[in-house]
Amino acid sequence: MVNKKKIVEVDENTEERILSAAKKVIFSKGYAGARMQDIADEAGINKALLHYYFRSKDKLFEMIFKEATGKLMPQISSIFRDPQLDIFAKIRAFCRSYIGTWMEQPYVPMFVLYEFHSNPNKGIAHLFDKEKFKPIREEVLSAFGTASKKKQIRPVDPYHLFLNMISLCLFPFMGSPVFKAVTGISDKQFDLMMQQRAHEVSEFIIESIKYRK
Amino acid sequence: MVNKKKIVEVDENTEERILSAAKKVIFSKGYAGARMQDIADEAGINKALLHYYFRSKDKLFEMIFKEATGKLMPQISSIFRDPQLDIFAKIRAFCRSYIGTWMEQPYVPMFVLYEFHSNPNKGIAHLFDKEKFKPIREEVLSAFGTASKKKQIRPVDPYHLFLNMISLCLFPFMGSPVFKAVTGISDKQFDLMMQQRAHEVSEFIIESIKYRK
DNA sequence: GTCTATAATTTGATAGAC
DNA sequence: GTCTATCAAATTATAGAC
Repeated sequence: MVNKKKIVEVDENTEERILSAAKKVIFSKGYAGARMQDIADEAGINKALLHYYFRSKDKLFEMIFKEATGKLMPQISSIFRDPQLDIFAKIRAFCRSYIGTWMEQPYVPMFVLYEFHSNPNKGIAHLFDKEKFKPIREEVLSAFGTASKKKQIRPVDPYHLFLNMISLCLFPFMGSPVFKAVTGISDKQFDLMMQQRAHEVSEFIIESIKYRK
Repeated sequence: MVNKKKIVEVDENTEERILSAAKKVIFSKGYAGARMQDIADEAGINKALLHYYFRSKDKLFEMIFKEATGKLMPQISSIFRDPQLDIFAKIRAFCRSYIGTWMEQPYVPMFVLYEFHSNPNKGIAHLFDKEKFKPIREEVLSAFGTASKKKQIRPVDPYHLFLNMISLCLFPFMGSPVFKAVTGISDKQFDLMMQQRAHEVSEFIIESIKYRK
């Protein structure tokens, strides 16, 4: 007997179709560049229905932006809190998890950072509240401090180290079009690079900071 | 006697005023988000005069974008070609020069990478031609290869290493608003970090790759 | 819920006086 | 060269039929 359910699942409901379409368009073109018409076309509906589901472009954007930012600092906290893992295992786990996330959604980092960069106001500032990230920040910094005291890593500025980790994992997804054009590597080659990159980056970091007598 | 010249110099000619204003607005808001009215206001003129000097928004954008991309891979080639410098001196010179450039124009990296990210078409693709960057690319990669052969640095994938260098120098200027919000550091503290960063990054890289028996 | 038609607003661009 | 006034097109948003 034919499984009807599967067909229905593929043809998701309208709200989900709109959200998918909106993400595709807005992630790619940004808020200012995205057109409601493009989103409607992508979803296979018309503009009126778009406004029926989401009152305005602003509301639609806020919803998408909020969800996207939620992914920016995900499992970091739990990884750095885990007492089972030494500092090197933490770094490896972070890079694997972080880069893996962006391989699945390579447009998200540029979208979030760009929108926040060009609209520090606009009612999205609260999503990056200092207090909200206090736990993560403190877990990471204290892990570095502890490892340094234990002479597992050399003395190093923890803020720069944190920034280095984020830079190495995040930037390739923001600079990929330019990097591809400049180096001349293909999309396929770039994907391969990203697959290696979690390992490459964590070893690069560890080689730099591990304690040597 | 009063020096009239100085006053005139401060009050630059209209074309330059427009270009300055356009950069300020477009770097910050991006092409799609920038408004001709905003640029006119910023320059202290009106829209009509804007179109008198630059035929269209597109022309204005192309001019600004072209100039900005010219700064993306600047002195890299000469640094990596210089036979006076060993690989470590090259890396230090690169970081110092590269980060110094962005400290003066912190909006440029995000602008260039974002526009190229969201408009791989639009007649700006040719500015990132593979052939154009061939010399730079080959200088850098061959410098790494040579240093590796001479056992000055450990064996390492040169493409990842190149990407690491760019990531560490460029990302902080793209992620600065989020980084400031998440860490809670002030603008002044962030500027201080960036002043240390050329040294911090080059030592971070060198510690990671220098050959050890 | 979904559509067509249309309103309302924004915005890039031009005409023409000075 | 610079301005005011205005146009034409694009774009968000709504009204109302089905």
